[in-house]
Formats: sequence, C-alpha cells, structure tokens
Amino acid sequence: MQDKPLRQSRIQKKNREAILTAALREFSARGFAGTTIDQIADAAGLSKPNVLYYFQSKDAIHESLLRELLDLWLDPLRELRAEGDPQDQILAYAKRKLELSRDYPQESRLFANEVLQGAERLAPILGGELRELVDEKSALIARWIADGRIAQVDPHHLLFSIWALTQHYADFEVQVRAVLGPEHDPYVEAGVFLDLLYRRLLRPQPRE
Amino acid sequence: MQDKPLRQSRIQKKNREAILTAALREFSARGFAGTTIDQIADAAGLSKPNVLYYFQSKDAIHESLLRELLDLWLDPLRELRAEGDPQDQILAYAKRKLELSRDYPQESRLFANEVLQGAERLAPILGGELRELVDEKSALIARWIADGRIAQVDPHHLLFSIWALTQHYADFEVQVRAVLGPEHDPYVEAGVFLDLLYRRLLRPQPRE
DNA sequence: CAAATTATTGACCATCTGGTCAGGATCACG
DNA sequence: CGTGATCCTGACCAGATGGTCAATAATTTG
Repeated sequence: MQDKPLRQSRIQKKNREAILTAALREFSARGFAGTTIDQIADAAGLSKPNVLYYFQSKDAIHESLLRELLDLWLDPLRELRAEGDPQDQILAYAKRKLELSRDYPQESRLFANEVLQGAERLAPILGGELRELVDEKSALIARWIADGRIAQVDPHHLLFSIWALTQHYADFEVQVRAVLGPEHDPYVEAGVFLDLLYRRLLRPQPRE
Repeated sequence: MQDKPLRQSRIQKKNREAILTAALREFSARGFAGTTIDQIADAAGLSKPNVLYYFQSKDAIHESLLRELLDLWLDPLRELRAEGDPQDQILAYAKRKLELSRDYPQESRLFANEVLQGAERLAPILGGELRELVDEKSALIARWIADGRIAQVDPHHLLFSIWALTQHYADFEVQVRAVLGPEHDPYVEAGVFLDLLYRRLLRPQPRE
C-alpha cells in the first residue's frame, strides 16, 4: 500500500530480506493459502510477531513479492529491440526467458500460482501495462513479417508460445524431471530444442 | 483408499457427482488449501456434514478428483499411433490436447495446481506410468525421425512442448484473455498457430 | 405398512491461524 | 552513559476450519 521509510537500518534491511526470501520459498511451494505466517517466520528464523512487525500482514508480504517479481518478469520482453536481426532478437528473448525459468523457478511458480487462481491482484497489470507492452512488441514482430524478414506467424501467439515453453520447465519441473529421469539436464536440452524450434518456425518461407 | 460399494443408490450417485463437480470448480479456482469443505458443500447444495457423509475427508475428495483426472489427461497420448502419417499423428495429438484445454480448463488447472506444488500425490504416477508411456511414444517418434519421415527433434521435448503450449491456454487463461482482449478467440487462434508451428518444425529438412 | 437401511442435520469440539498488545531487550547516538 | 527509538517476544484472542456424533428424517425393502 504505502511506501516504507526510505532509510532502512541495517537490521531492518536484513530481516525484511530474510522474510521475503523465506516467503517466496513457502508461497511458491504451497501457494498463498497453503502457507502460514509461522512457516515463513520459522524459515526466516524469526518469531511470528516479529514478522508482523516488519510487514503489516501476510497479504502485505505477498504483495511485496509480487511487485518485486513483475519487473524481473517483464524486463526481458522490453529488451526485444527493433534493431538487429529479427530472428536473433526473438531467439535471444526465448533464451533469456528460459534462463529466467532456470535461475528463478520459485518466482516463476509464484507467478503461475497467482495467474492460475484468477490473478485478481495482477489483473489490472495484465490488462494494462503487460497488454500495452505486448501490443507494442507484437506490432514490431508484425513489421518484421511484413518486411519478409521472418516467416508469417501470429505475433501474440508467438509470444505466448515463448512464455509457455520456457515457464513450463520451471512450473512443471517435477513432471519434467520425473519423465526425463535424473541423467538429463532439462534446461540444456530445452535450450537446444527451443533454438531449433524457433529457427524453423521463423525462417522466411520461400513461397506461399 | 478403498473402493466404495459398487452398488450405488440413485441418490448416492447424484450427490457424489454434485460434490465432485463442486469440488473441481473450487479446487481449480483456489487450490486445495484455499478451499473449505463449506464452500464445496454450498456449491453442491449440501450441508458440510452431509458432504463428509459421502467422502471421508477433504483429502478424499481431492484424491478422487485426481484419480478421475488422470485418465482424461493421459488418454490422448495413448492414441498416438505408429500407423498413419507421423506428422498427422503428432498434429492430431496437439489438437486433441488443445481441445482438452478448451473443454476441460478446470481439470487442467487442478492438475497444474498439483504439479506446481510438488505433486507429492502424483509423483509415483509421473515417474511410473507416465514416464513409461512417454518413453514408449518417444521411441516411436525417434523411429519416425530415423526413417526420415519427420525432421530431427528431441522427442521428449517435442512432447513437453505440446503439453506446455496447449495447457498454457487453460492454465494462464486470464493472462491470455487480458492480453488479447475480448474480441479474440484464443483457442481458435491457438489451433491455427500450433498447426503452423508443428508443420514447420516437423517438415523433413532437405539437407543437414 | 413396518422394519431396516440410508440420508441428513444441528450442535459441538479441538486445532489452527492471522493478528494484537503490553512490556521488555537492544541499539544508535548525543 | 543515558535516553529515546527501534526491535523483539510471550501471552492472548477471535474467528475459521476439518471433522465428529447422536438424533432425526427419508427411503427402500420385505
């Protein structure tokens, strides 16, 4: 809701950090409703009232995490540039998103949990900021297509496909690992696969 | 755990059905922990003790739903046949999965919720039955590749990609709709996009 | 229709959970 | 070192929740 004082003492910074880290782990593993403040407090090495000293409520912790998450999540798309080779740009975006799934799987699952359950808290952002960003980048992709620099595809669904394919490896990690077995490295293989997939999808077609 | 008596009275059948339908809606919308027996009871038009007369516990309802779900979820893959054109087979599989997302989004979200949160209940199936099924079908795809009938791709990740791309439209439905706006029909567009994507991905390559 | 079986419920309970609060410990700083 | 601000805690509370049970209503069946 309102911003906290900008000057944070050393100890304040440390404890807020610890709480958010703990809460991210718990929320992403068990969902918001499935997590208790006590679990967060234990994981952060604090008492429950102490956690509530730093955050007004369980909801406030959640909201704080979500706000942090959004930039991390949207930034890669912002970096999709008009300059440079279109195929390289899109391939690089897919790669960045996959790395995000690999390096921040908890964040991915927190986001998935939220969207899966209606995303009431995120709805305004999804229909506002995100939609505008997507529309902008879709227009860019459409221009590339019109110029014959990449093959014809629906730009929106191209972006959805990148989200789906990359987040799948974080969100459904247990399934992926269960099916592949321990001797595989899902993210390495996925990197190769995605590169191949988008090269073939986007390669300008000779005729139509 | 144990099977219920095979002879179910009319009324038993009706009420069990109502409970499961209500529970599916609630669980898929709010997760297991976020749903109370009272909510399920209300949605089913029964009292809480009456719900517990038909199912031993909230957990039992959940488990019952999960068991039902599994066949629905795995059947399409079982129908991937060695006979017929490989590309048609895979395209048809992707189409079936997309239809499943469209027609059973609640089931998709229930499954997603479960896997997302560690899938403890499903783990044995994921690593057992599912893994065997996937290995079998991957071998089939590998044969198609070896015979030059489709392009070279990692069979496992090809299957993952179909899961990810199709389930995304059910699991992230609010995001998809928020970004696309109301004038779009995500599933129709996705059908076209997926068809295109897998045709280009699988088309046998001229050279290597 | 009467007995036996099945279905339903209100009242109740133990536990858990988010959150409060008064008071005490610790720390920063003049 | 003293004092005000910050930090921390045990005890507590009200409401929610999963689940039980004895009693009653409805239904099936002989």
